[in-house]
Amino acid sequence: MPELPEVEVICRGLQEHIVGKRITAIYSSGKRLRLPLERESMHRELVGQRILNLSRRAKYLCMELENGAFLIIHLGMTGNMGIFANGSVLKKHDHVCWTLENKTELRFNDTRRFGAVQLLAAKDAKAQKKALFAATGPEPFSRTCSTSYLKERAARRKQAVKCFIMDSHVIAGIGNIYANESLFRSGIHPTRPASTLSEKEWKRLLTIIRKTLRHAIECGGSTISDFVDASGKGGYFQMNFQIYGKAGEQCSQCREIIQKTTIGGRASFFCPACQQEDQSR
DNA sequence: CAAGTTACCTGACGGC
DNA sequence: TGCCGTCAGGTAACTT
Repeated sequence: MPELPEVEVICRGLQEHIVGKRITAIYSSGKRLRLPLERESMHRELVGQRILNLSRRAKYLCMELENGAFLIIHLGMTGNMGIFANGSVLKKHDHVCWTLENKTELRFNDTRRFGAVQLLAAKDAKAQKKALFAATGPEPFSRTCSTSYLKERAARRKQAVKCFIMDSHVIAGIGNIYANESLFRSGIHPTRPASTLSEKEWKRLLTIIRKTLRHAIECGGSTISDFVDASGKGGYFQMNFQIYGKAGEQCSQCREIIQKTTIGGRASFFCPACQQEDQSR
C-alpha cells in the first residue's frame, strides 16, 4: 500500500513527535518480519539514544540516532507507524514499539509482515546505509531524475513502461497505484516498451509523475494535524484515483470503458482511447 | 544483462 | 454458517 507519498506523509507526521526524544525501551512481538529483527543489537544500540532526525529515501524511513546508528524501516504492503500513549493497549499486528521519554510510544504495525525494521549499528552505519541504497534509483523530485536520465536508462529496454517506472533501481518510490495513475494522466499505454517513448513523452511523464506524487502528498498532509494515533488510518488519504481500480467504469476524460489487464503480474488499468497502444500520438 | 516468476503474509471477498 | 480459492501489492532472490 504505502508508496512514496504515504511514506513521505508518515515521515513528516512523525517528525515533530519523535525528533529530539530519547528512546527508553523497545518491545517487539517476536513475529518474523521480512527481515529478522535484531533485538539484542537494537536494544544495545538504541536505548538511551536521542533521535536526531527522520527522513525518507525511496519507500524507506531512515531514523538517525545521536550515536550514529540508523534505524531503517520499510512498511511493505500493510505497514504503518503511529504515536501512542505509553502502555496503551497494543493493537493486533503491532510488532515493534519504541518507548520515548515523554511517555509516548512509536509503534510499527504490519498486518502482513512484508515490512522490515533494520538496524544499522553505529560503528559502520554510514557505509551500511550507502550500500543499502547503492542500487536505488534517484528520487523522482531530484535533479538527477531528469528526462534525459530516464530516456537513457530506457534506451535498450523492451520492458513495459509501467514495469520500468515501477523498478526501484530506475526511479524510487513509484508503486502500482501511482504508476497506473501517472501513465493514464500522461496518455501513455502501460505496455508500451520503455525504449519507444520519445523525449517529449518522457518529459511529460516525468512532469506528471511529480505532479501526481505531490498531489497525493498534499492530500495526505491533511491527516498530519491529527497524527497522534495515526495507525489504523488506512487507505489512500483523500486522493481520488482516476484509473486505479476503475475497471468497467467510464473514463473521466472520454467516457470510454476502462480496461483491466495484468502487466508484470500486477493489476493494470488503462483507458483504451486515452492511452493508445501505438506510439503515433 | 534483461525480464519474467516466485516467495513472503494476512484479511477481505465471492462462490457454493 | 463456513470452507475454499483468489486477490491485493513491495522487494529480492531466483530462473530463463
